[in-house]
Amino acid sequence: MTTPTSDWLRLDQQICFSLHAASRAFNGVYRVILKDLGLTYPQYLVMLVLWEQGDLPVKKLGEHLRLDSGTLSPLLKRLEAAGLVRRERSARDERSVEVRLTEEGTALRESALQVPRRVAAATGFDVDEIRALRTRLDELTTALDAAAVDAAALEEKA
Amino acid sequence: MTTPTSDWLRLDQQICFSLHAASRAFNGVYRVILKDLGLTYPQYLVMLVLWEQGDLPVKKLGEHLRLDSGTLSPLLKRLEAAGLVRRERSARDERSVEVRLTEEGTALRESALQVPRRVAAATGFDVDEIRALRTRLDELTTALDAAAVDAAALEEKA
DNA sequence: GGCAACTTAGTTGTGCACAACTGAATTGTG
DNA sequence: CACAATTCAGTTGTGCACAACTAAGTTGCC
Repeated sequence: MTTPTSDWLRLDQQICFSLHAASRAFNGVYRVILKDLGLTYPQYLVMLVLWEQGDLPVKKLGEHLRLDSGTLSPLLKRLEAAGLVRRERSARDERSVEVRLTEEGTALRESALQVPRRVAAATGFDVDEIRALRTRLDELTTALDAAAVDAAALEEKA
Repeated sequence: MTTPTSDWLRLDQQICFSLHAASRAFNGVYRVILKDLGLTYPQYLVMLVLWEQGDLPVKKLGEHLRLDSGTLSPLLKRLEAAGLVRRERSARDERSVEVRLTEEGTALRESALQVPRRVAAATGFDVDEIRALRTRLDELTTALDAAAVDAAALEEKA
């Protein structure tokens, strides 16, 4: 009763497509909910980290979000232009740029407090279902990252 | 024992972040696996649909993938430049453009047959786990799409 | 002290996602 | 037939993701 090889390419059997579609659907919901805050979804993620961790160098921010400077630099510029953060060269290490919340950026947290509830409502899932799914996805990400690194290491040798 | 409101903004509690990270991790794995085929991941999805459904107008392609012409037009141009598809104005309806596989595009399917197995291996999940997760994600997407549409309808009235 | 190796942000270029728009073709209705 | 509404593909502009690279600063080792 194994699946024929020819069916392996069926779109509706590809986990990646479900994930891709779900990710984009989330993006759509956030786009609507975050419009009031004047944030895009990745910008919101950056603000979440800053609200939780306080001021951080770009490097640390990138580690929390798994994003590199190529993505963060322009994004942070836009947040700075919006008056939500300042970027200041660290005095101790001139290579490093410290991202600091402005008063306005700190204040925005109050408006953001309602966002998770509204998003959770949009999913129609209850708290336990969300937690279970989250755990599953995190396992998946760990496995995929490890596999990508292995593959990259294989390339290297070739 | 309810979660304090202040914790709702914790990054590690946000389902969206797990999903976003998982989606990007998948993208990384596909980038490596698909490099041999000369395809990006979204291009691969388009080819999957064409292999499964045969020639299709851009509109139908977009319905299968939930993508609009703004995304598909340039992507299809690149596939055409790579010699994998042709685009031809429909004779019956001159508004419509038929996307047809070339010989080369059809032939590429053989090389693609091994892709799902390699990806599945990278996840470390077995077939049942993948199926369960996929089902869950599809439910999520349906709920999120419905919520986004509702929100858009609310905007409309304001 | 001097210099190679490394670290950190930033830039450039490619590709995807999507909103808003354009222009051409078709359809529906009077 | 005429013409308004709709459909379809494509373009433009904005933003994100990421690879590859650059430039500046720091660290380690002699």
